[in-house]
Amino acid sequence: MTNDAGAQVRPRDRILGTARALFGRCGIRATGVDAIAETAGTNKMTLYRHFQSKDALIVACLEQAASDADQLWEAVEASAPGDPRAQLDAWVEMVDGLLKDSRGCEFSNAAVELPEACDIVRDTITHYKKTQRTRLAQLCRDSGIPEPERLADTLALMVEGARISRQAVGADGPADSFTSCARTAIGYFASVREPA
Amino acid sequence: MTNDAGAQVRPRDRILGTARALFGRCGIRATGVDAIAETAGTNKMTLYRHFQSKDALIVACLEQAASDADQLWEAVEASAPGDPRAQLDAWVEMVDGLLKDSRGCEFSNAAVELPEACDIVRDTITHYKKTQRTRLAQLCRDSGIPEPERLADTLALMVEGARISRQAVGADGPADSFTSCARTAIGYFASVREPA
DNA sequence: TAGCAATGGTACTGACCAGTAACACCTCTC
DNA sequence: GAGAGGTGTTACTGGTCAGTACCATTGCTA
Repeated sequence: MTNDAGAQVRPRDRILGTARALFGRCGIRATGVDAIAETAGTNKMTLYRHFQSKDALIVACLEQAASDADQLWEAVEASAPGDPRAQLDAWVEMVDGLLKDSRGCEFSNAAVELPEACDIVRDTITHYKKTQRTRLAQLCRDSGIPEPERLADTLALMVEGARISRQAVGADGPADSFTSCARTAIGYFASVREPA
Repeated sequence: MTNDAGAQVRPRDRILGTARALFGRCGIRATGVDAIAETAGTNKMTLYRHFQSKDALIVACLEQAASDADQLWEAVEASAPGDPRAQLDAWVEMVDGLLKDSRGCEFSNAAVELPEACDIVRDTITHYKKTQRTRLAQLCRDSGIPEPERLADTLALMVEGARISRQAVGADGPADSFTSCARTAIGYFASVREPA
């Protein structure tokens, strides 16, 4: 299998895309740099000309994944400008979409696969996760939820759980109920005490 | 570091305990059989006399982890015999305890680390996860929850999420809120419609 | 005490992997 | 057309890993 080999895509981008695909499908540790280079239609030397090391490649993959997540957030906000409560619903839909085609969160997977990774990798993971949590809490707050942090944490736990569960037992497991459970949680937190 | 080396513990049990500890701390793929044998105070040959392969060792670790989980469930039931609702609260406490000292669920970690593992490993993981889900749903049902499966899925997602989140961002992340969020969910599902 | 089963120790094989060196090629620009 | 930067190719190093062969040792039992 090749990834855009021969197309007008720069080797660096092919390598990055291929690495993310293989890291996701086979796991980070199980994927060798040779396999990445070959699948990307290039060779190991070119890979090392663009990325100082495999760790650097991993960080670059995570940074691109973070950028993708930013775009998803922008799409959520654009779906209902000025209506944070509708954006919260759109966020649930967005996450539900993530559950369908992905093997799981690239950051969580990296955290599990590389418990003793270098500082740069760990920092990239924690920074991303904290950003997501903050952003979700802000959306809950803007939606007028009385306890925005608690709803945000509830939803964050459910997303993480759904993405992991899907890897462990597939789509038939609890991940299947994510949308329903998340909507219930939002409805409850929104109704328990209306804001003053 | 050695694991009960020299004590009156059979090599097989030392190997198993050490393997679980190292798999948890360093990751499965990052842990070599040499390291396991040495840390267990024995050698690789003895390891291979007890376990046909590293995969077989992994399966044995997961089976022991499943056995540990059974004991935790028995403790939950014994904490409030005949009072399933109190058992549900005890279950939350039990999970909260799990969050404190573990690196995460050994089954979920294995699923993430070994996406292309052999059938035996995959089957062990899915069987365990389905058993846990069924058992939790039964406890919710016995507690008189009107929608036991949905509460069970909500709680299952939150447990999975909390254990993963703890690995990714530590105890300061959403995992910190698990107990509070889980109790809220239980309270809501129990109150929304009392059973007939 | 003889024997047997379990264990310890050493050394090895074959495979894989991250990373590097040296050189050839191609394409674009000046 | 000449140089330069990016790319392709091959071959290599040093290290790690799973798994095995072979033999020595211990400890229990008959």
